[in-house]
Amino acid sequence: MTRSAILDHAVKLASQVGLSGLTIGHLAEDLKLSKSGVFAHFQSKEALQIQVLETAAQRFVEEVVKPALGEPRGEPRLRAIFQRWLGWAKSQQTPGGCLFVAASVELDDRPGPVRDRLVELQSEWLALIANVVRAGIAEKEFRLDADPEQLAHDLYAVMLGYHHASRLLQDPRAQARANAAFDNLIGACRQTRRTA
Amino acid sequence: MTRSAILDHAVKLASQVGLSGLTIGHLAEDLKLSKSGVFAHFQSKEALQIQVLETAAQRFVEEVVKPALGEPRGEPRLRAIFQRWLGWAKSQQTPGGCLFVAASVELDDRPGPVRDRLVELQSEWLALIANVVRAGIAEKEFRLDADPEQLAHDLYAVMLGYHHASRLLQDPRAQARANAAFDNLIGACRQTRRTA
DNA sequence: CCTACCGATCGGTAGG
DNA sequence: CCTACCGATCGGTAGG
Repeated sequence: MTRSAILDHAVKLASQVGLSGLTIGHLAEDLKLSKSGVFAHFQSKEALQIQVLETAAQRFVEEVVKPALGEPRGEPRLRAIFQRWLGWAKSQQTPGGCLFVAASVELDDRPGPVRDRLVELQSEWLALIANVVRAGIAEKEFRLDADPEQLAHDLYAVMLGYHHASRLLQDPRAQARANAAFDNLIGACRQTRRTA
Repeated sequence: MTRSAILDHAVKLASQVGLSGLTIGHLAEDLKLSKSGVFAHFQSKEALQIQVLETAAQRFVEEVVKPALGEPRGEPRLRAIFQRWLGWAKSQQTPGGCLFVAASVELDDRPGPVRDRLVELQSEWLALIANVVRAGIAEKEFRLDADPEQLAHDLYAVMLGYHHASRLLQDPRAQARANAAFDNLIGACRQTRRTA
């Protein structure tokens, strides 16, 4: 049993039960290994939790970031980011929803290296979105006075709202609501081509 | 030791460690009771979890809903709801942030009576916000074509974004960002008084 | 409200 | 990778 196969399953499990609900015993049983066999791959539960975050982050880059960055700068690229982000949140790879959403709420008041790494990853992601917005401003697709950090923050909020509506409330209109919120935000900072 | 004193502390504890992280033993130690002394007040951990939700919901009504409903219909009332909601999320009464946010992520894939009750409470809250929007439309403060459910959903998303920015990222601009997002949403559905 | 206890499970270790 | 084990803690029960 390879370490990466263990981490693969651990990411799935953690999306359902959280990073602290994730136990070495449960992992071992699912993979038909002994507890100590699983434990030997990591030196502590904390190290396992961090490796789970790293594994999910790598997968997020492959499934969301890289393909979206292949789209043309400006609105198409921002739209691709958003759509793939929603897709990630309902991916069968993380059956419990977005692992980062679960971990954010779980760790927001638990200081330590796991939380620190999560904050780094989330900050990098927000900065990347802001850069995509900045590129759109430079391309004159977005207004010069658009606020890239505010828009990145707002898009994060829309994604959290989608997560709440689709997963907890099981609202069939969740995706339509998220799309409407996205269009509203984009519309407000789209460059209006003046006819004068 | 009264049952309500136990629940009072349980709400605080649950906001920090979640409804499943909440343990009878931890509760007993903090309150200097025996485990079975605490347990005797409830018949199961599940019943305790539901009572924690009920206690928090009652407090939410007292601190957020009732005062806001004292404001004039339309924008002032919606603004009061939003401001008090943010205040609730950083209240010292729930040191781990909004209990409902924590419970939503924790329970979104754990079927059962606790989750069912949470969904009811959250749905009622969204419906109440939508009704406040509807009253604002009737007062002609908001546009006739404003969508009350969409706006309620969007305000929920802004609150989740605030929670994430302030608690996980510890962004000092979190409140300013939430206010900007609120103003943006309200501005889009404010009745434009035509001069014609 | 208490003491005393149950079987299960936790993270982790010893030794191989 | 394994068996066998550690002390701690879990939800819950018996009996008072």
